[in-house]
Parts: sequence; C-alpha cells; structure tokens
Amino acid sequence: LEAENLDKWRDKLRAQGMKVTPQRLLILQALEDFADEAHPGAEEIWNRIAREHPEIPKATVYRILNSLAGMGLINELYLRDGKTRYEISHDHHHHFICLSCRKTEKIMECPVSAYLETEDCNRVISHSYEVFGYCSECNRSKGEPHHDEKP
Amino acid sequence: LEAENLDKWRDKLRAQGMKVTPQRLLILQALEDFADEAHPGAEEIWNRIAREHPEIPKATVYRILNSLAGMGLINELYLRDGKTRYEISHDHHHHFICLSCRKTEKIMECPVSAYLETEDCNRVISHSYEVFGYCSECNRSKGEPHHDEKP
DNA sequence: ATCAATGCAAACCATTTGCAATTAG
DNA sequence: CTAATTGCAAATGGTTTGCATTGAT
Repeated sequence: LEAENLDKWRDKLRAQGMKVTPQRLLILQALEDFADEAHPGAEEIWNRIAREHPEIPKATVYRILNSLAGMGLINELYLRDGKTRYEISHDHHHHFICLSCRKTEKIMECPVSAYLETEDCNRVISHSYEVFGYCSECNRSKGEPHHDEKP
Repeated sequence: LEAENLDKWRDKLRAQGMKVTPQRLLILQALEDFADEAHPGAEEIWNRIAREHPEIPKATVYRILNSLAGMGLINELYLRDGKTRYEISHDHHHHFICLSCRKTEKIMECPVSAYLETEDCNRVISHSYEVFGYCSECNRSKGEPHHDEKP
C-alpha cells in the first residue's frame, strides 16, 4: 500500500522529467503523512523527515519543495504568516484560516471559474483565494490569540 | 487640495486613536502619490520618502506601515514575490497580477459575499483573492520573464 | 507630564545560492 | 558517462526588535 503509493510518485516524477531520488520520495511521503488540514512549512517537513533521516539538510528540503511545486506535483500555500506552506493537491480547493489557532477549513467553491467567464482572461496560470477569520472555538473575545495575527 | 488631503488622514489617524506624526503623514501621502496600480513595498515607499527626508529610517517605515495596516487605514497585499506590498483602500477590489512584468489589474468582483451566504461564516475578518497569469503584452512565448516566476 | 512613536543598530528567520561531491538514468 | 541532484556552509533580504530618545497630546 505504501509501496504502490511510492510507485505513483515515481511515475509522476518521471512524467515531469525529474529524477527519482530517495530524498524526493521521502518528502512526498512526509507530505502525505500530514493530515489534510496540516499545511506544513519547509521546516516542519524537514523536522518530520529528520526523525528517520537526520542527515538530510534543510536546504535540500527547500530545493525539493520548490521544484515539486514548480512541476505542479504539490501546491504552495501563502497563509500570511511569513512562511510558505505546502499541501498535496488531491482536489482543487481554497481555505478558511483561523487567525488565532491557524486551523484551516476547506472551501470548495472556487471564484476563478466565474472570473474566467467575465474577463477576457489573459492566460490565467494560478490564483489564490483564502478567507481569514476566527473559528468557532477561538472566539475573538475569550482567550488570547495563540499565534500572531496577520490578517 | 493637498492640505485637505492631509486633514483627512489626520482625522482618520485620530479616529483610530493613533497620534498624528509627520512620518505617518509622509507615508500616507507617499502611498497616495503612487499610481493606483503601483502597490509599492516598504523599501520603495522608503525610497520615495528618502528623496525629501533621507533621515527617516527604514525601520520606522516598516513600523508605520504595520500599524496603518493593522488599523485598516491601508491594505497589505501579498503578491507572492517575497515582499509585502501596500495600497490605499479606496474601494474594495482584487487583482490580476502578471507573472512576467508584475503589472496588476483590478478585479472588481469579490468572491467573499458568496462565501458569507454559503457557510456558517465564523467571523470573517479579511480575505485574499488574486489571479496570476500573463498579460497581453507578456505573451508567455515571446521574451524572457522580467521577474521571477513564483506562481 | 506621560505614554506613544521614533531613531539607530543589531538581530531574526525563512529562504537561497555557490561549489564540490554524489548519484540516477 | 554526464547532467541532474545533493550536501554543506555561507550569504541574502525582507522584516523585526531592544532600548534610549524624542515628541504629540
């Protein structure tokens, strides 16, 4: 089950003309191991990998994440907290992000389809759509924010 | 005309309980002087101010931009090129950003209104919606990209 | 007078890069 | 074999922060 998962990634890598290296598979696997709502940053991914492979340097993780995202195998997320986060693109969706606990929820409606109809769309490549606010548990009133608030 | 403009900002600052300082007015004025499509970053704003007031340190510009944005007097933009950009919020709008020349066009349709109807909206504070692609002039085919491409 | 805002310099932190050594195809 | 990838260490670059000073109310 995990093996065929790796095979899937091997194929996708090759399909993009990228070499299949253990480091890349490690990162892809790590990314899948995170929960769907996790959206780890480079450092968190590196931490997780370091548990088993402490020899892999952070710079390699950064470089691999960049190329995987560049090839479209994974998605980059910009949730306005200073670091780039990543997710595996199973389906196309957007996010609601809690400004206090940073928990995220999926938003399945995508505004771009509407945009494409409206405008004489000049070669749309990608887009962002995120909603920021406070989740039910993090009522603004009670309790301090757990994280910085960068709306 | 410029004087009453400054008065307007003085009022807005006071309305937020912020002190009216020459540095703040300078930055607000600078921000207005930029074209609507400019979206300067902190450094560019600092450059412009430095022409007349070279004594104002960059750190002050950063601090002021942060507090102005925090109070909602100006908007922070995250156009995925590594720096925070700013604009004065005359009307609510979104952006089409050319991945090659970084030129931006306004998108007036806002997807959040739809979201608010759909979900049991948990205290929405802000949102982002940007579309990235290539403008008419920067046809992907001809000519090198002028800037990095971070879709 | 009093607290917020500034100036200055140093620190931060995520990310990138140069180059030599490996390694996949 | 040879071009792509990795490891390592050092550099970048935007942004923040500590602290003493200045200034707005």
